[in-house]
Amino acid sequence: MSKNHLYKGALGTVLLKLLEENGRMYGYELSKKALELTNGDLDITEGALYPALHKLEADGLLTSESERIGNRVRKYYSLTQSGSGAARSRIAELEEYAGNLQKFLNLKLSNG
Amino acid sequence: MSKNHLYKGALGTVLLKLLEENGRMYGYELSKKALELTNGDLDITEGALYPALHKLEADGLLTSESERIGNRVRKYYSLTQSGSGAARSRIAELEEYAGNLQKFLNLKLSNG
DNA sequence: GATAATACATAAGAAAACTATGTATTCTTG
DNA sequence: CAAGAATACATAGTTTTCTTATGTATTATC
Repeated sequence: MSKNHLYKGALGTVLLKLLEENGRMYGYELSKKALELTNGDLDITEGALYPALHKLEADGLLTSESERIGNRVRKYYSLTQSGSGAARSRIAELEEYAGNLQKFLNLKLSNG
Repeated sequence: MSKNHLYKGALGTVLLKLLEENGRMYGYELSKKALELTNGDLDITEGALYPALHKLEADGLLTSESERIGNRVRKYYSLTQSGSGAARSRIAELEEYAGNLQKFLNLKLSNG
């Protein structure tokens, strides 16, 4: 069972991170990679994946190229220059958030 | 400027954590404490706070008592027994998520 | 006396997810 | 070889969860 609910709001940043690391990926590949790297916690549904990719592209952070593999079409995405910058800042922000959240959740009354 | 967007989906768990640590708090107090403990990152708006508290109460995780302080009414919330259990499991789940997220965001191609 | 802070609440709207559905190709397995 | 699973895209309708805006009222500050 997925823990998608925890990743609420982080999906765009997760996609940017994957593209930053892997350079060029298509939607289905991104969803499988996310599943693998989160040990099955993040099972991105198609209804979340494709609109999210379209939004990142509309925002100028991604470009896409459709490629014909046999009779099947794949749409490869990669970061634009602006997307690389956004990736760095969004990843850093989310990392900081994760650290702050851990500290907060570990607080004991004695500390505070 | 707040970083509320990062806390998307985590608000209920944050409130449970605060009540677990402090025992008995009212809405306004919860929002100020969250602001303080997150160094200003989490500025819970009233439109998020009160519906969230009402939902936790409706779900049986909180009970409330209205108390008259001078001429002003405060609504104090505390965890029910079921709420204590939910707090523990939700906090643990979110902690684990934060750790996994950090690992994921720190991945380098060489690792994966 | 005006403004900010305290204290609750709800309504309308937006964002981001989910479920469901649609189309089509390719692989696997009985 | 037929059926089902996996691959690969996409969108529509719905739900959740937040924001912004509004409302009421008391108390503190300047």
